[in-house]
Amino acid sequence: MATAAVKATDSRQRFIDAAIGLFTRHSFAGTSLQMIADELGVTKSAVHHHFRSREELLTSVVEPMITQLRTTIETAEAIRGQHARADRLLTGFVDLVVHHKSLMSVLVSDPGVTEILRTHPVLSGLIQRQTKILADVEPGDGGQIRASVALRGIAGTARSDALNVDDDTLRQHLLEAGRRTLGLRAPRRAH
Amino acid sequence: MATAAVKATDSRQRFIDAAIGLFTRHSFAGTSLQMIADELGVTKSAVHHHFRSREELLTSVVEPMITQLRTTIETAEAIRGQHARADRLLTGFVDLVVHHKSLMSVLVSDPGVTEILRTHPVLSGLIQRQTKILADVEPGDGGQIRASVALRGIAGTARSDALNVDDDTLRQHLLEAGRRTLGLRAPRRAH
Amino acid sequence: MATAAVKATDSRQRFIDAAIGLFTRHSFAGTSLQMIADELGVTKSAVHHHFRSREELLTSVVEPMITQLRTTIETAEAIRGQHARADRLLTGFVDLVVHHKSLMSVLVSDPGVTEILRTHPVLSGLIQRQTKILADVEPGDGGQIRASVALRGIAGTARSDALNVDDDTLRQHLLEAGRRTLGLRAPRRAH
Amino acid sequence: MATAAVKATDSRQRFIDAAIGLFTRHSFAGTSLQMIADELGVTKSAVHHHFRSREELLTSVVEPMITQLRTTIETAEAIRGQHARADRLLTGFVDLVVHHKSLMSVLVSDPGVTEILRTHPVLSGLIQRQTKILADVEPGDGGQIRASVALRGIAGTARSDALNVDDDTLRQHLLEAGRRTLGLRAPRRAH
DNA sequence: ACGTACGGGACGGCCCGTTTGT
DNA sequence: ACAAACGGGCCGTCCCGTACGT
Repeated sequence: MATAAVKATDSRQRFIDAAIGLFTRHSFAGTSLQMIADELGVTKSAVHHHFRSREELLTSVVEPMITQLRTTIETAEAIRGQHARADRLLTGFVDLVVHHKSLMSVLVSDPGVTEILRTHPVLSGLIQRQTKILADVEPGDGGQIRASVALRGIAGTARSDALNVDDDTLRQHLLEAGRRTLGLRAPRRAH
Repeated sequence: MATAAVKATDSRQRFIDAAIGLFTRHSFAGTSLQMIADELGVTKSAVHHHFRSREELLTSVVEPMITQLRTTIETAEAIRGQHARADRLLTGFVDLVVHHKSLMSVLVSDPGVTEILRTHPVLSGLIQRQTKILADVEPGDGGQIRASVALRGIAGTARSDALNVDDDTLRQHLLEAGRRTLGLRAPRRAH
Repeated sequence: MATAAVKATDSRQRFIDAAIGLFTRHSFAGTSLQMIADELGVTKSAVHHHFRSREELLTSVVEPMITQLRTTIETAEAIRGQHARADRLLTGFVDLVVHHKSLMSVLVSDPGVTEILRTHPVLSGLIQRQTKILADVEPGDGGQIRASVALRGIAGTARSDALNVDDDTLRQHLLEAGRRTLGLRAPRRAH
Repeated sequence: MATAAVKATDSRQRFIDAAIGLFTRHSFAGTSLQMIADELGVTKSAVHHHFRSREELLTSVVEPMITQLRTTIETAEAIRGQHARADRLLTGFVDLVVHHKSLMSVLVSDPGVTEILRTHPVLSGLIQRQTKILADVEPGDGGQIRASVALRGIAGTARSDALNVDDDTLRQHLLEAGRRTLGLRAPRRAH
């Protein structure tokens, strides 16, 4: 029972993991179902068995990231102060980006992905709420633009090809960069 | 005379312009040679006559941007003070990005493009020099990461799809965002 | 069971057979994948499903010939006397050529084919060993050249377009021609 | 006057020479008009100016070889003795082959070439006469087949890629191989 | 939970040849 | 004696999806 159920999702996860690996190396557009099948030593049919279409595969890959993003947003939105709220979001976003390091940068930068995800019923709303939280720090176009620069800059830098830093260092520096861009002061942490 | 010389390159330029328009609307990967041909009412052969490969078309499109980038870098490198130098580069980069607004954002975000351009003999060197100028403002990984966040954030934000601001406003805000990210103070201009 | 196993390779074999027929009529270079598809009433995609590239199709076609050639060479190499060894190889080669009559001549004569097969890891070695056996009959360049003349002459003549002789007659005459070229006397067969 | 005429053919000859060079390296089928134009630093139009079609270019290339072959055949046909006649032809053919070494082997082996040349009004007749002279040495199919083996073997071996022998040595060995194949004894030369 | 076989279609590349200039 | 510009067509490759088996 449980074993069977676990096995079923296990098998599905193998495809997702392989897809992630290939996405980071060849981008989404440059990864065919055939490549994923080859990576696992199976045929394309096996892929189609788990994901009805290429699009469904993509959404399955980003699902956990979306979940994490929603949690971050909801947590932030519960905070009253604008600065504290923005800082909380920024921290969560940096965590998210660093956690899914290589994958994130390749997804945000792929027009084919954004095209598909733009129509994603949940994600598009999340991104709006996310941007709003950061943009609210400053009024007008300036706030909007700086929010965009911060988010895109952080996400794009994640793939630290050239850089040789551990995740914690990367996280700290990205957070600092984002705070500066948005004009946030580091909050005094618990006492 | 002059007419003949202009005419010679004129035809080629028509293809480049059409390509730019399509790239901004459908990204590089999403633009086929057939689409370019259709746009101009000719066949693929005509495209192939001017650009022997898809790659050559791309490099022809980015050529003017590279030239402008080089000028900016060289101008900046001639300045002694680190901050003034970085600020000069940042200003030039923002100008470049805003000038080629829609095209720029679509290029930096396309993995297929970066793949091709990474091997570009000139561009790769320029990017290194550019990053170095910004990274020198602060030592260590922090400088490196903030330089990356600033450059990627600015380039990625250029396509102000959602935003409704004129170029000058956009330029000012992007510059301000970059300066903050890098910790630069606006230089007191000549007065 | 057996039916299933046979069926599996059966479909693939249909393409190979069709390819052989077309190769002999239009040469390898003159045979497009579309022609093969048309011959079987399917699309190019079906061809691509069985052979991922044109090159793989070619190697699949020549595979059985390579196997036969290897057997011949190994059989010959087991013989001690130089003349007997060369004669054994020659006999086997003539058998091979006559057996795959029309195909053989069209393959050895196609520069595109030789280009591909020259890099074939197995075949290139076999050809060396084969030539060596014949060249050893006489020392120096003379042996080398006569070995080449014999092999190329026999292979090239196989396609007896103009000639109207049965296979046995052809075999005998080719063997005799080869023996003369190499200076071999017909061995006294088991009385 | 004369200068102009010479210049005109000179220019034409440049294209032929370039074509020969490329044919030997990439075969006839693998050589496009574009490649020839590139080799000379001109455009395809220049090629078309001298040769109305690809076919005319090919015939222009082989013209001198045909002339030489005709001379050889006519010289041989004037001799009475069958053996002496065949030997004279063989000698002339070997000379021809060695002289146009690399080109010859690539032409006889290219199906696209033979397809075009088979319809050549002069050449097809020459080849028939040539084969007949050699085949007459022995009656029946045997003579026919041995003639073919000799001619094809010699032509195919010409491109002595692997071999490192000077032209004279190659000529001698090819002649010896041909004589053996046909069962000819070296004629006593002018005592 | 897969494999086999295939369709329909697009893509980039390259071909040869022609028209129209200079 | 060339160059510019282009048409029409084919090629090999690859794509995603599906129908059908087992």
